[in-house]
Amino acid sequence: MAPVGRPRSDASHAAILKATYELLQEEGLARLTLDKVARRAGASRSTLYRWWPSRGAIAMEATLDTINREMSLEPQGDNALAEYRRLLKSVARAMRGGTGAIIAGILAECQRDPETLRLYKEKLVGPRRAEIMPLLQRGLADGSIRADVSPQTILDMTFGAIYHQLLLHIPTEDAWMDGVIDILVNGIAAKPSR
Amino acid sequence: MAPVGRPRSDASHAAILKATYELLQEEGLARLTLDKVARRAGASRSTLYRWWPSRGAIAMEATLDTINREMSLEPQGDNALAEYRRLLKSVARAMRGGTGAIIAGILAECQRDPETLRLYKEKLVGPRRAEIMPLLQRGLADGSIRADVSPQTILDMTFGAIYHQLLLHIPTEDAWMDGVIDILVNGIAAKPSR
DNA sequence: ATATTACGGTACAACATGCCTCGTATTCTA
DNA sequence: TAGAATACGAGGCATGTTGTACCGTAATAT
Repeated sequence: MAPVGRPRSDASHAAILKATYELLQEEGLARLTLDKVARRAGASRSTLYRWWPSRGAIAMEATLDTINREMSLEPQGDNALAEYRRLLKSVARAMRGGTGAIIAGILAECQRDPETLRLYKEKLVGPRRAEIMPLLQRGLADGSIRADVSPQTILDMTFGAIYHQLLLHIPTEDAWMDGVIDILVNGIAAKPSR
Repeated sequence: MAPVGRPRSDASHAAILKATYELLQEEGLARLTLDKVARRAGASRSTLYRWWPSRGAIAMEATLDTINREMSLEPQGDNALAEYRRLLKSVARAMRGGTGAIIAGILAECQRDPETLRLYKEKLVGPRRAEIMPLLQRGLADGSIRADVSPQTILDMTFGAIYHQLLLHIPTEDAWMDGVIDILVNGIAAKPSR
């Protein structure tokens, strides 16, 4: 059941994603136009419209690999909270670079195009949450994390904090991240003396 | 030292802001064009360009009053944490309505226009933080909040969480907000038995 | 009266989008 | 080997938005 007709050009596909990623780094998603992508990739605008539904979709595909690579999670066997702390710092570090600007641009695009939002949740948020969740589950199971908190809410708070800084163009310094983690772990309430 | 020449028309100014706010509610900032604003306000585009540097600036001015009204903070004399909880819930509630969509749009606009970002920080984030800060300071002073946490970071985490939901178009339910506050106050670490 | 400034209206170039058509290239099937 | 099917690059075109400029007119101070 081989497909009939001229097959999709892998060369074109790759050239378009490469051109997109370069332009994202140089100018950001806000100033990315399909025309510039097509010209740099040596492709035609028709081809872009043929395969991608929106500017956001191209940007997403062009960035996914890099994002997943930069925010990798390599378990090192110590307790869950220590590992989560390492993860958050690695994310914060990645967000200080060009990737942060790209993500901010994607989040902005999500506000004007529902399809981009859907893709963002499906291709980026979902998989990354699924990847991190076992870590928090481990913490819940071994008693290092309170059993009555929702791991989803933990993610909402920590990533929410990081992304909010990102949108306000405030660098997520390591010291700031430490403060966030301290509050996350210990809370802000003054403890009664033990 | 009275100004010479025809004075700026207050009627036009007001009509433009009114038209902007209406259009924001109807279509969102993404689909707001200066032309539509001008036509509905019975003004001319020249007048808009004369007084505002950008679309974001008009949207900001048109929304500021509403935003400040909806997220009002009325002290009720109980302890600082309880009051902060009430404030966050009132914010979460406001964000579920049309105001949330407008803010999301402004945050998106901030990613494509640095001037809008500057205005957002100066006119919205700054004043609101300054308004809330005394509340947290009171908590620090009376010992209900740990003395070694930064009130800024508390705001970063809580508002970051809310705004992140906002950008992902996930309604900030009261129950979710309760979970966030619980983590904020008590932390996620399992406490040693007292 | 005159200078000064704001107003609404209009025109303009520049650019981006989305859709369409064309001639050509590459592959499978008969 | 011919033909059908599909993808390709190139480019045209209507539409809409932006930013700037210019006009004649309106309102105010000196």
